Amino acid sequence: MATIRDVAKLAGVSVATVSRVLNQNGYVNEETEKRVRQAIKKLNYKPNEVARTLFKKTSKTIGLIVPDISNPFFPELVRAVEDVMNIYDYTVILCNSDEKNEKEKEYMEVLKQKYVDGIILTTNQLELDEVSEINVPVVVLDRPLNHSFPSVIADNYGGARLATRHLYEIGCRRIAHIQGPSHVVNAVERFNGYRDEMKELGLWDERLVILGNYQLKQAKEAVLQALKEYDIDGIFAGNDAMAVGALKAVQQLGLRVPEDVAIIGYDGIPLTEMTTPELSTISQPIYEMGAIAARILVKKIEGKPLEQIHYVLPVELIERQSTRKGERK
Amino acid sequence: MATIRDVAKLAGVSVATVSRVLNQNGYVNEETEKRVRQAIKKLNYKPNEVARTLFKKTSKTIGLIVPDISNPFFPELVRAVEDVMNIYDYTVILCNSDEKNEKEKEYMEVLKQKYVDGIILTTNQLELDEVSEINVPVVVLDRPLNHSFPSVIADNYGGARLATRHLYEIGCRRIAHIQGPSHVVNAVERFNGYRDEMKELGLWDERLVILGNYQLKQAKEAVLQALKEYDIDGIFAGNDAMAVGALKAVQQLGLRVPEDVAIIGYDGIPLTEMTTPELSTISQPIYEMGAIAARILVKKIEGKPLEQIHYVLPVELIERQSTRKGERK
DNA sequence: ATACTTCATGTAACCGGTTACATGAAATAA
DNA sequence: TTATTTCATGTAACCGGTTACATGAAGTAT
Repeated sequence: MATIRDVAKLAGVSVATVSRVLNQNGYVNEETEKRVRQAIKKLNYKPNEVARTLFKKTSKTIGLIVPDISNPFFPELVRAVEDVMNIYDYTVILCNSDEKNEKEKEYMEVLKQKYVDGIILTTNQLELDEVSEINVPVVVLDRPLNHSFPSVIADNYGGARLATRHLYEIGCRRIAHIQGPSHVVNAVERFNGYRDEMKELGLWDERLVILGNYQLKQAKEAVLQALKEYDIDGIFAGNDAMAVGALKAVQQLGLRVPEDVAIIGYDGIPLTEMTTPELSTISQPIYEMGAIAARILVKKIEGKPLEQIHYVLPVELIERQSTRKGERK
Repeated sequence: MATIRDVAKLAGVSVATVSRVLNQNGYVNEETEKRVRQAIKKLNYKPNEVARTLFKKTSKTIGLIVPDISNPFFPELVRAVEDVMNIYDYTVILCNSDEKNEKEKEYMEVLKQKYVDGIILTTNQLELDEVSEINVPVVVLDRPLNHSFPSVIADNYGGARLATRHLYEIGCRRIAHIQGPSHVVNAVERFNGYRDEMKELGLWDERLVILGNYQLKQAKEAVLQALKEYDIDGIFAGNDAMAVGALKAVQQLGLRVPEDVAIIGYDGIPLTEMTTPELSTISQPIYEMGAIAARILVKKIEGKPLEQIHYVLPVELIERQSTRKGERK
C-alpha cells in the first residue's frame, strides 16, 4: 500500500503539497498538481482513512442500533438509513441490541471509541443520564425516547385511533386489540389510541384487550383463547406479525375473515400483502422514517441547524380484504 | 476525552507502562498497575480505537456486502454474521450493493481504506481479477463466486432435485418451475437441479419453465399466464417470494392449493409460515450459513488454518399444507 | 523604490495509540 | 564475587495522514 510519502517522493514534492492536491485546498501550481496526480495514479494510491480519522476526529461512519434486524420491520428502515448515509459518503455500522440495555451500552461505547460521527438509535431503554453523557450526535428513531434528542416517529396514537375507527365503520362493534409488549413505548401509544377511540365510540370493554408480545405465535394462541371466551367481531393487532397470528387463529376456528371477524394490522410491512386474505393495516412510512432520521443526523454532524427536532410522520390506512366492507355481513 | 498521556501523567508513569497495563503484556509492577488502573477509572479513560488501528493495521471491523437487506432472505443472514462477529469483538459495516458491480467495487474500496479486517461478500458479479487484487480476507456467502475464496453456500442443486421429487411423490406430473434471474448463480443451479430431476423422471418439458426475477409480483403474473396456457399440477418456485406469487395466482384463478396445484418454495424464510395454506419449502440453514461464514472469516483474519474451504450445507424439505399429500386428489 | 499581497512549497508538529530499544535495579547462577 | 537473567520502566520513533507556520518568489499598490 502506497502512502502519501511515496507519492510525494515520486512527484518530487513534499507531503503537504500532495495533501493539498488531495483536499483541494491551499495553493498548488497547475504543473505540480499534474505531477502529483500522475504519481497518485501510477502508485494506485488511496489515502488511508484511518490516519485521516485520527487527525480530523471524524470517521465518515455512523452507528445504527436496532433491536433486531430479523424483525421484518427493520430491514427497510436500515436500508433507508444506509441509502441516505451512502449519498453523503458515510458508512453504517449495524448493531443488534435485542432491546437489551447492556448490549446497547456496550455498542455505544464501542462506537464512540471508533470515532463514529453519529448514532441512530431505536430503543426505549436507554435512560436519560446514560445517553446524555454521550458526546456524539444522536437521533432517536421509531420510538420516542425523550426530549433532548432529535427524533423521528410515526403517529402511533393517531394510527391506532384510525384503525379502531375503521373497524367500527365497517360494522364491527366488539373490537379487540392485541397489545404489544408494555415496555415498548409505541405499543403503549397504540393501545392508548385504541382505548380512547373505543371510549369515544362507547364500546370500551377492557376484556377485549389481548396481551401480545409482537410475535406471531404468541398472538395466535392468545387470540384462539380470546375468541373462545368472548364475542369478538373485529381485531386490531398492535403490529402486522400479530395480525397474521390473529388471522391464523380465526381461520383455525373455522371463522371467516372479514365476514365473521375483521382484522387490521399495524406497520405496513410487505408481509401483509402475502397473506390470504390480504391484510388491512396502518402503514407507517418506514423508508421515509429511516431516510429522515439519516438526513437529520447528517445535519447534526455537519453542525447545521435543524428546522425541526421532533418529527411525527403521518400514517395511512391501507384497506385490503381483511376488512373489506362489502364482504362483511 | 482523556488520552493515554493524561492517564500516564496522573499515575506518574510513562505512556508505555499504561499501554502495558492496557494490553497485559510486558512487565508491570503490581503497585504500578494499581495506580494506573485507578487513573484510568478516575479519568474514565477509553483507548482510542482509531489510533490503535492506525498502528496495528487491524480495526476489529469487517464489511458485509449484501444485495439488499430488505430482501427477506438476508436479515437472518446478516443477523448471524453480526452475532458471531460480536462474540469476537468485531463490528460490522453493512453495505447494500443491489447486485451492482459498481456499488460493490466502491464499497470494497471504501472498506479497504477503512482498514476493515475482512469482508463477507454475497455476489455473483465481481470478476476474478477485481477480487484478487483485494488484499483483505474475503469469504463468499450464499453464492458460489469462484475457486480462490472460502465460500459458504447451501446445496442448491440438491435442494432443487429434492423439491421436484417431492412434488412428483405427492402425485404431480406436470411440474412447472419458476426460475430466478439467470445472472444469479444459485438460481441457475436450482434450475439445473429441477431440469435433471425432471429428465430422470421422464417429465421434462421446457415449456414448464417460467421466467421469474425472484419477486412476488412478477412471478404471480408469469404464473397466471402459464396456468392459462399449460396444464400444470405442481409448481416449484425458485424462492419463497415467488412461491407466494404462484399461490396468489393459483388462488386468483379459483384453483385449490394443493388439491389442483401443489406449490413448493425455496429458502425457508419465515414468510412461508404466514400464508394460507402454509407453504412447503426447501429450507436453507440461513442463520448457520451466516454464522459459519463469520467464523471462517475470523479464522482467516487471525491467520489460522481452515479445515475446509468450501462449505456446502445441506438443505431440508419442509412439508406444509401447500404440498400435503392427503389433501391432493 | 518600498511595502504589501498573492502564490507556491516545504518543515515539522500533531492526532493517540504501540513497541523497539535502552537503562538500571534486583535476583539468581557460576 | 562476577556474570547473567529477570523485572520494571522510560524514551522516542512510528503508523499515515493534516495543517500551522516559515520561507521566498512574483505581482501590484503606493
